[in-house]
Amino acid sequence: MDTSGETRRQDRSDGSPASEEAAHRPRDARGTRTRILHAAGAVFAERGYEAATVRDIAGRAGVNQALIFRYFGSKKALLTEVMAQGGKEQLLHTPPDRLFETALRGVLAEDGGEPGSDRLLAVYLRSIGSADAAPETVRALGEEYAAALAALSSADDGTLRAQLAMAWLLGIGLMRVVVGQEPLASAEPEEICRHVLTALDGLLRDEVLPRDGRAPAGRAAKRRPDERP
Amino acid sequence: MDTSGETRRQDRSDGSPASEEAAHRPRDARGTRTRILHAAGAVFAERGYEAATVRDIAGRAGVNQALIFRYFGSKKALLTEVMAQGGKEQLLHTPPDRLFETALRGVLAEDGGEPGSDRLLAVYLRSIGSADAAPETVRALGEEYAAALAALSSADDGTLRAQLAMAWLLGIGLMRVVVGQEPLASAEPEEICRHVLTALDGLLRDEVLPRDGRAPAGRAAKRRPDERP
DNA sequence: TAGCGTTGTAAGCGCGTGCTTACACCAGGG
DNA sequence: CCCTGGTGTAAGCACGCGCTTACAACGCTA
Repeated sequence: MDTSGETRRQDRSDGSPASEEAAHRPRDARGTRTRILHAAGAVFAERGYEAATVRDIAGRAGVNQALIFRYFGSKKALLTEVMAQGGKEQLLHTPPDRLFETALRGVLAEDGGEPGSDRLLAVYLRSIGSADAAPETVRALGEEYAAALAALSSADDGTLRAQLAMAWLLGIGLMRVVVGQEPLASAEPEEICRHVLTALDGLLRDEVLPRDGRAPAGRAAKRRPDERP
Repeated sequence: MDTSGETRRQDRSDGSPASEEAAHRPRDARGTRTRILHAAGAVFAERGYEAATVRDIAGRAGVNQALIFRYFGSKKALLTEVMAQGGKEQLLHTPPDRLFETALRGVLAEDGGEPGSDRLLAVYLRSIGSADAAPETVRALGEEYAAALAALSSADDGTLRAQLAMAWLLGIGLMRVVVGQEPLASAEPEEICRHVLTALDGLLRDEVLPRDGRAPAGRAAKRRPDERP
């Protein structure tokens, strides 16, 4: 059913027409664009890139499908645009030592609340098999995350360790969002978080192979900011 | 390029025709079936289910595409058949306490050697976004692995822990095989194996929340069977 | 040899896809 | 009024897809 088909036509005679980011004007290019983007995110997340059709997306957005090509050029470009939005914000606004936990909680929170959520991870995971824009985006984004994470470790293979941690994130998301394996899919984020952070505590530091003479257990005193009592 | 187009027509007058799994006889239903299965595995692994076409598969197998439907009925049934082959053998022939490490090494060995390898994991990962036969198969297989792994732990959430471990396997495979993120994709299996097994050592046992009175720090002494010196 | 079931093949059907085109609507300016 | 440019729309094009059909080639038995 159409979820946004009736709040479109509204008279602007009461307010100032100068508000450029305002709610839907009768012929609002920017609003249409964002509606298409949002609908595309939902459809890509549900069906994956190949199975999603531009007619589906246009129908969900309540626009003519030709507009999709006017605004984005092609279906593939639409996917790229969808994946590009909101990717790096977390990276910029989170201190590195809390980055992994924040990303993990984001992954864990993604599946439950469908309304409002962008479900970007689902788009990645469901489109990663084809489209070859998804793997590239995931690789690029993952490399930035891994680089930030690798700075936490003084090990020479810090990047590898960080990527292993990122791989776990993706795998958990895969199992929960796409595969839906129980009890993982319905498990409490807190419980998963605790298990994963505990297991990775050594990996993201230097506990393994302290070959360069650093104190092997020295980082244990420098505890990560953990909210559990 | 056709890799198997010339060794098909061979006279069987020299050998015994009773060998049922033998090389290609002129009109060999079983051989054709296996050729289709093998080609389908390769194409599904490379392109994913949706992007793979039966014409591709038929071409790679060197058969007419109508034969695919005669032998398997539909493209989806072909995928199911491809995924079904060889899934549980490892589960049956590996003792549980070595199961995870064996599966991990299988995942790590899958990407490099393309010729000969079945690349079953790549089929799973690339087809998991759509086709909805892949998620079901992965879920079913994963549940059996997790159940076997859960028996190793006396914790009441052993299944959850096992599934978290399986999720890491899938995630690592995703990053290596599909995304191809460096340095993870080219890292030595031994190195990854060491990191992962070390990190998961506590998860698959009872270190977390030793509420039932087991020794909390006992895992340092109770070492896992590790091949590293 | 003819008959018959199995295996392989050429051709194409129907359909849904991404994408395009031609055109209607709506504003602002002369 | 017409013109211009931005926005929305209906219709359809060309193509590749999964799948089907009619038929030829072959191996076997009699």
